Amino acid sequence: MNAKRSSVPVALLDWYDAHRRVLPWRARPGETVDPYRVWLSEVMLQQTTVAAVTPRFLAWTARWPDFASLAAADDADVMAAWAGLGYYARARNLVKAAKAVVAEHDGVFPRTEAELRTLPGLGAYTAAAVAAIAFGERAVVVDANVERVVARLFAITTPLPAARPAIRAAADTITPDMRAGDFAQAMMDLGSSICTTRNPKCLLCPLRPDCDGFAQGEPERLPVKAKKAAKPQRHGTIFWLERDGQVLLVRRPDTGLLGGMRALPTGPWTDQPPGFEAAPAQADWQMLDDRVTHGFTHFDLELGLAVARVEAHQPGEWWPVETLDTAGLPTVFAKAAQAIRAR
DNA sequence: GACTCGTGGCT
DNA sequence: TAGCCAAGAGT
Repeated sequence: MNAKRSSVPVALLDWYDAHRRVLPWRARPGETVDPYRVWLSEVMLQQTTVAAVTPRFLAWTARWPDFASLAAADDADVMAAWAGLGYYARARNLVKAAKAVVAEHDGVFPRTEAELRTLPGLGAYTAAAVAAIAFGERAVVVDANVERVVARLFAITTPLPAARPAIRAAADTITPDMRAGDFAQAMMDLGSSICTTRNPKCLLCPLRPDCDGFAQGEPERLPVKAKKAAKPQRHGTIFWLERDGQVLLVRRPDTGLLGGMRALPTGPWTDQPPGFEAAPAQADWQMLDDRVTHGFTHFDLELGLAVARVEAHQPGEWWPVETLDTAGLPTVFAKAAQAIRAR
């Protein structure tokens, strides 16, 4: 235990200095860290890959480069800019947090983990990561990478999520007082490139001399995870109402699935087959033979596509079909729109 | 602790 | 292919 405390940070930081990734939100050695960019990147990276985040981060920071501009942004613009990234509460909370920084912190991002933790969208991980990376505070940063590295390093065999307290305690023992931000990023770089979920590259790992999981064999079996429940199948109908080259869009409620997002009208998503009961208007609806499928985190969805044209005006937001790709639709609706337009 | 909440990439 | 997984947070 104490052997790891002294050897792991040194070995890991040496490895990081030689192999650290260059990322748009990451300050190079000697550069000044921008807390706004660190925070934004950490939120975007929640459950989201570096490849998916990179172009979004660049576009976002070009449009809203700081807390003040984001706090003053139009909500619909923000949600449209987030479309396709998923977990849309993140976008809603980004605006809430930016407004809170401007209104309650004089525009200055708080620098302690405890203060950061009070802002919307900053949970245990993100508050610790921002405190460490942006402000150099010593904080125990535990994400899925760190969980995996630590579970192997200490050969923790308790299944997740029950193992979380033990993993955090172990991570605490190897977190250094200095360079805590680099240490956190090094752990994540190691987890993404060396200590991977499958086929870890132990022969290249700077922590192999300290790794109990390697010493005991089969480190790839760690961490142990509880099995997940099967996803149910749900069904529904998407309504494509067209008038003079424009299609009717709605705005979904702020809470719940795809909350606050612009969308095509849809009925409830249940175990019932597609039907016209929830149509947004009286019209000569035709059900297409095509079906659109989409997987969410906790259920799979198969949608019928109901289409109709109207002449009379209907209340709602009408969007030109030709520019529908700029409407900021979540992926499931973008899929449906493409299927309909392909016909 | 158990759910909800997206998406795309990988094997 | 079908499942697994990723820089998690909120309730």
